[in-house]
Amino acid sequence: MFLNEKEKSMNEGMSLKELAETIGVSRTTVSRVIAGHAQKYRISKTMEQKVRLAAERYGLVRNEVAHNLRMQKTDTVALMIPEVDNPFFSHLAHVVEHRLRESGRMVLLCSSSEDSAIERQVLSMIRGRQIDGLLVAPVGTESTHFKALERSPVVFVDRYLEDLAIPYVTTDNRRGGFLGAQYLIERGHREIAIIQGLPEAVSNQDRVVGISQVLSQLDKAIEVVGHGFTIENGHESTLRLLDKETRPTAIFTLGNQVALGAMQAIQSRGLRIPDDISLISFDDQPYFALTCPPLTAVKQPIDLIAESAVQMLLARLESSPVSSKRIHPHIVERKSVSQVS
Amino acid sequence: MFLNEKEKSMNEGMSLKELAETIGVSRTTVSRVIAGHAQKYRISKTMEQKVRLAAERYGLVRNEVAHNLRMQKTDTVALMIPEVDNPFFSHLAHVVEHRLRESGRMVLLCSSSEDSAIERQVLSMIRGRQIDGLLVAPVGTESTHFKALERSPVVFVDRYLEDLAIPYVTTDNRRGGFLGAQYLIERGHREIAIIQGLPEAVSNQDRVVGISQVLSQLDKAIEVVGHGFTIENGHESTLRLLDKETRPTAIFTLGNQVALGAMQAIQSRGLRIPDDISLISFDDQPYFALTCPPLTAVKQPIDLIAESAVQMLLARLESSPVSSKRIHPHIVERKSVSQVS
DNA sequence: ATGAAAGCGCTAACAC
DNA sequence: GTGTTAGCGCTTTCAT
Repeated sequence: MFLNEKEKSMNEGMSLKELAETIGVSRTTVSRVIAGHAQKYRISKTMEQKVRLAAERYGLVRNEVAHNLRMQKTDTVALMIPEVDNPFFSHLAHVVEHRLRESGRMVLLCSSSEDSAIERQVLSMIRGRQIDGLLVAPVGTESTHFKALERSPVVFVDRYLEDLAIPYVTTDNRRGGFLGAQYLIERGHREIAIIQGLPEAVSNQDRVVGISQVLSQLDKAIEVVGHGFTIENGHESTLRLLDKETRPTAIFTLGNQVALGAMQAIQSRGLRIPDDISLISFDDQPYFALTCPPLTAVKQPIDLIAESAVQMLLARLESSPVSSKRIHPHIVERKSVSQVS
Repeated sequence: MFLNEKEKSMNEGMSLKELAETIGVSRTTVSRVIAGHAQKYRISKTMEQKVRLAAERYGLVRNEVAHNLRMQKTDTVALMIPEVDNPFFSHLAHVVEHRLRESGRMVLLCSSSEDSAIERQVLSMIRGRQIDGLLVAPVGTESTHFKALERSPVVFVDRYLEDLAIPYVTTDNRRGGFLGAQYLIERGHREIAIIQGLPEAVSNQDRVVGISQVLSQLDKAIEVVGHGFTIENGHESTLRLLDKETRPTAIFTLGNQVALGAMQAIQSRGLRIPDDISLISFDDQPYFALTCPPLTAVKQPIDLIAESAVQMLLARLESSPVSSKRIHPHIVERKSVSQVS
């Protein structure tokens, strides 16, 4: 597009090659001036001006594809996340896009839809595109299709695969799980149900592990139900929990969307939070402050995670060494958990 | 990355060129087989099998950049939206990414940050990248920098510039504004304040126009305040409204984030919705059902908008004619608006 | 049925 | 200081 119209005639964009021909100078010279290598190649001030003026006047637009082919790089980074429309990931994408644009790069948005097969498919789609780097929240725990990327500029974000030599930045999910469970225990809850996100996601697994560390002290078996970081899962799993003969006194949802579904379900049964049942969720979101009641949550510092991930990727692009990071979450206390006597 | 490592030795990806050399066949033949042109060029079954097997065995990965340069297309579409982390746009991005991937294309994610200067800058970044098409929600009403794209595969989504021959798909914002205002009027409200999003966004302007059509029947001057589709704007504008000597009986926010800020502000003043003040918002979101109280809103059919936009873009990519669409919004009634006697 | 060669638009090593 | 030329990896016309 843009340059390929037959009617490109007038005002719009001229390639470097065309510009060179138009002003009767070699492509080389134009290329050098445009690339800012005028000094380096001792282009005369006169020539430099001439080229710059013409570039301005004719609206020079370098063909980046040709540039990329020649340079063996694309100034493009792929961001692969499970679902763009989960506030956690959309915020992540937001920060990533901003930071990468600041560094002159663009972002190829890829969604795996929490599906390992799609993840592999997308991975193969981007391989040939010569992207400079990859930020990815891997779907599952299967590492084979990432194995080949160990020496490439790849950074795992939010989720990771520990058996690979690929750096990652993530919430300290175990700690988050621990904090949440502890919070409930301290308030007297003993019948606690966990509605997890995707069982195969490492982030989810770590949260469960953290929770177990606390709850295993009780003699109760820990009840973990659900499947998926979705509203639907939150809704259905909650209904199922509420229909049991002995209802839990508290539910711990492991994702922001799950919490939403859980609230819907609880309300639909005419129960009140926290009087009838308490609710705490992993992954705080702004609107948690406005729900009925405001939701207590384990907050992940998304900005920090995103910024770190980008920094790490930029470092890897310069072959600087980086080390993985686990960022501490903390509890944002609101009004959805009651004291049990 | 991927192919450029010095240690590419073993398992990973071979270019078409390398594969050809490896099995002692011309690049031409490999290219033909891979592109699925074996029939067309009467490649023998034997040869075709040989190439396919080798491709499988050595993990052929075509260099898409070279391919793109040669083919003058990139199977890439840019999506330019104001902010990725506004649920409206993240959902839009979600749908767009899915549909375009189904069509074998990838999405370059661009954010304008509601800033016309950034929009122009990003536009120039993508020009040279030879993208096949562009989906964009333009920031303002200034059309000059889009003028040159009139003959290109561009589709405006959510927002548009009517003076350009570029098709668009958007909510019928006037109607949405009309419906919302009417809803308030019918419930007896006369002191209505509008907290708008970005004044320069067409979507916002249309909403205000629709509202005016209703409110101008009253002899009141319409009060429109605020600036920006943000939580902050909602918060601050609301505080300002609440501090006036005569408080409005209802607030109509023109964006989902604005509504969030408004609720925060109202709660922080110890007022209750809808007893002390009513609230209705443009752009319904799932969590509106769970706030305290559940929020009545003008719902935009985002899926439909996104799908239509993609369809239109795909049509334009095949030079099929398309015509702009305004999709009807409707009110989702919940509990945030009271009856005034 | 297959391959040689040209060319997409760019950069850079190597002339001059 | 500037230009010539080769080549990035691919597709395709033209030759055989």
